[in-house]
Amino acid sequence: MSEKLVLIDGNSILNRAFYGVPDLTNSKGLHTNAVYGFLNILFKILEEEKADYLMVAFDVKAPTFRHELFKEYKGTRKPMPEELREQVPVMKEVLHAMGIVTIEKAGFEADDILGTLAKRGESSGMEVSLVSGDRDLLQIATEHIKIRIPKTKGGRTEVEDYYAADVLAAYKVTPEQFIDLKALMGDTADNIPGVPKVGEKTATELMVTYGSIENIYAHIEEITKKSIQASLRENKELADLSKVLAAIKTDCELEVSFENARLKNFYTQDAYEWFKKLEFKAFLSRFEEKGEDRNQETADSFKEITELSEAEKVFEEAAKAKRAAFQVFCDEKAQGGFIGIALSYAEDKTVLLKKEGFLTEEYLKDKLYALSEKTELAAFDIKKQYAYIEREKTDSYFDVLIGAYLINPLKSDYEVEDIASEHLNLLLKSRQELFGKENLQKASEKQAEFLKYACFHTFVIWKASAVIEEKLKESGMYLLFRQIEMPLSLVLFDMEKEGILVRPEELKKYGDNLAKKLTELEESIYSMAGEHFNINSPKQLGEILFDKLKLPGGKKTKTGYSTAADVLEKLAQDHPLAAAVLEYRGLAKLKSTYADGLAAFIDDKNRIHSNFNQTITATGRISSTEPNLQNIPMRMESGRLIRKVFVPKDGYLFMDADYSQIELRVLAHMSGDEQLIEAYKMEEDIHRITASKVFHTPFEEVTDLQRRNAKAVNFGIVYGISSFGLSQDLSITRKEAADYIEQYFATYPDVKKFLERLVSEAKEKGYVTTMFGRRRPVPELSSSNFMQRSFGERVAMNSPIQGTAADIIKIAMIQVWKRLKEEGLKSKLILQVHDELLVETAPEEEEKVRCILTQEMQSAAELKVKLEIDLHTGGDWYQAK
DNA sequence: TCAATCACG
DNA sequence: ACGTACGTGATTGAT
Repeated sequence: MSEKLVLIDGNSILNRAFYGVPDLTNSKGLHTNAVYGFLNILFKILEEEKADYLMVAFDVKAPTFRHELFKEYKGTRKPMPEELREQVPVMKEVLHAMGIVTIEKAGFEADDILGTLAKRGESSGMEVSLVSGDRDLLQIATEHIKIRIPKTKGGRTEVEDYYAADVLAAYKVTPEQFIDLKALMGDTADNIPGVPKVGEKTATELMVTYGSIENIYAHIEEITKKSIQASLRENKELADLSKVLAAIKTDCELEVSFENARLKNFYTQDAYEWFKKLEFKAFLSRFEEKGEDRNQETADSFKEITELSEAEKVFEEAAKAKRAAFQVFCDEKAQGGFIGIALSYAEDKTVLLKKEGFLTEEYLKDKLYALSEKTELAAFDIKKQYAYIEREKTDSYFDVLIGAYLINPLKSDYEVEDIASEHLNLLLKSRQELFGKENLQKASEKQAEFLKYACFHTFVIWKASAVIEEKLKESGMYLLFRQIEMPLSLVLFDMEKEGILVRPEELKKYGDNLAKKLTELEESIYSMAGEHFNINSPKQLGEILFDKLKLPGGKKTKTGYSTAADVLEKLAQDHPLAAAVLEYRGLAKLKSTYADGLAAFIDDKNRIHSNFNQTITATGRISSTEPNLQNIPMRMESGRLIRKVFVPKDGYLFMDADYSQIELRVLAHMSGDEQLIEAYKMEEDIHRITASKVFHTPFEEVTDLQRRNAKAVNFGIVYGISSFGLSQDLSITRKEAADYIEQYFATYPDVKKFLERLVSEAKEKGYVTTMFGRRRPVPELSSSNFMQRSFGERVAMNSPIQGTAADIIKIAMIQVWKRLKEEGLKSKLILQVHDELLVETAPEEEEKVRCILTQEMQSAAELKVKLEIDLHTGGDWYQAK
């Protein structure tokens, strides 16, 4: 039997749905009626047709070839009402969440895309159903292409179907002739001109008699009605043009593979989340049923183990499996919160072992540890599981969270449920849905539900590990995963466990001092303002500054006045209030985020244990939270003093090493620009060299201003240069900024070529890669929105550079950590700040650690330029920088 | 929960 | 003509 392709005219169906379904809004005030109606139609169609492939085409707001031919051409109808417009992007998101392919292409209307795909489908032997609200598409109908026109009436959806024969029956013309018919009549909606005085009746009559516009003109003398004959004669050119405009293109150049559009299970977690957000209750329950059905068979094999003998058997079997997945369930807050362990090691072998009777906590942990020595283990977020397993053999572990992150680093909050839907097409109920806000202990008491929950999670980890492994290999990221990310997870675990020592009394003093200054400042601000108000409220502050005091430079943000630092700095010259507020802000920030903020994280040993997250950033960097130790003040002396409270443990010292301009060096290497490489070989101040070259000034005569400008350009290049951004940064005109950039590119021509290559490759492939194969998708590049697209271009330029630098320091971390361990040193790597490593160093190991840091950081990657580091030691973090 | 602000690389 | 530099996280006030 031939396969079936279903094509949907997105805009037209959404439009129909909007006018056919009464106004609906969710509790947030978002209009949802069009999306709702669209989905109703979609589900109905999919129930009727056993579609193998499904695609939805949308119009792009851009001129098409029709506009070029005919400047009055209006294209897609009247302007959309706002209530509909806001639903278009939502619709696309929902479709994407369901894994349904959408297509849009500048220069073509959805009609042309649909026409092209329909013909392609037909010629590859498929049955095609084309769903649209627009009768123009009838011209595409054949024996194998069915045009389906849905109508929503009072909540019910009915569909009119047209094969070629049905078009003939209904309109007395063939689909091909339908084009001529439309051209003769004109089309007010699309502003396609018709021949004056020829209406539907006359046009049909003419077409039935003569068969085509060309033939009508060939027999024009035969036309009896004088006025019509005259009009036809006068408007021959118009008629020809109209025919071209009315004809749907069926040969657009589209890079579309039907295979990508193969209809999968669209009951995904993402779609489920969207339906929840949109409050489509009816669809939700339908999802739940489908999800349950699909998963029931798997769920039937889940088993809770309570007998010791059974447990022994399970661990034995698991040890023989090629890979076993495990998950330790532990109540997050309570200390004795250990609940149990789930294991999954085959399609029908997933078990839960709860702490109960003979299965004591110690027994289960021992067995798990023993298991980890024998077989490969898969886990979700392995950093949180290292406490339970053998840590010498990270090589044989597989973290599906890290894998999923590498495959899609744009998503920062991965859960097991997301992995299930994304990689296994499996819909899982989240913990929140199953147990609400109950803690895990309480949840575990609901035996059947908890068994299902725990086992599904673990089963997904087991099953997904193979899928993700394959995807990592396909995408060339397997080595990155194995050699960098997995080993790094243990390094981060260790850093978190180690923590960093602080001096609480000093922190307290620092905070109290800030509090005193803040109180003073507050008083002076109130007196200058003439009233009391909340200085921390940008809204209230804006009103005081711009409404009450009538200072210049109002309006900027969506919600009102901007009171950001750059605005206040300008005002500070005119009014002391602005200066005082700036100072207040600085101090308040230090107090709330650092003095008070950090104090809340100090443990009983006076150490702070930050979380180093490996699966957050889009570029491959690590992030630090609770607290963030990667943004401790540095640039301003007043804030920098905070670093004095971070100290090494008794008798130890801090050794801090940071890469010198790692990103610029990475740029030099990746671009292969001889000039830039040469500049680095000189081992002189790189910004000064750049200034000298760019401004054609002898090296010794470069002024501070020139150097500063050159430095800003260097930064700009790494960020994905734009004249506007640079002009903003340097407070110069856009023209001047553009000149600098041009000069820069003239100096380093291969840098320019490299950046252009990054953008064009990203456009072609949809992603960019680092030196070590890490990918970042850049979906913004195919956006029809200028701003989004420009952003995509900057991302394409920046990510390979930032990402490669991130890869390099990760390699260095692994090596440094390894050597400290293997050489039996007491010194510990405790912090990473993007291009900087901090080691709590034993005094007798100072020289060894210095050696290790220097060697490992410099040799982490073999670049065409040297990787230099700056290294400092000290009795606290302030001194060691 | 979001927007504005500001700390870091 | 469009309106921005790249990557993060915490705090605050307003909704």
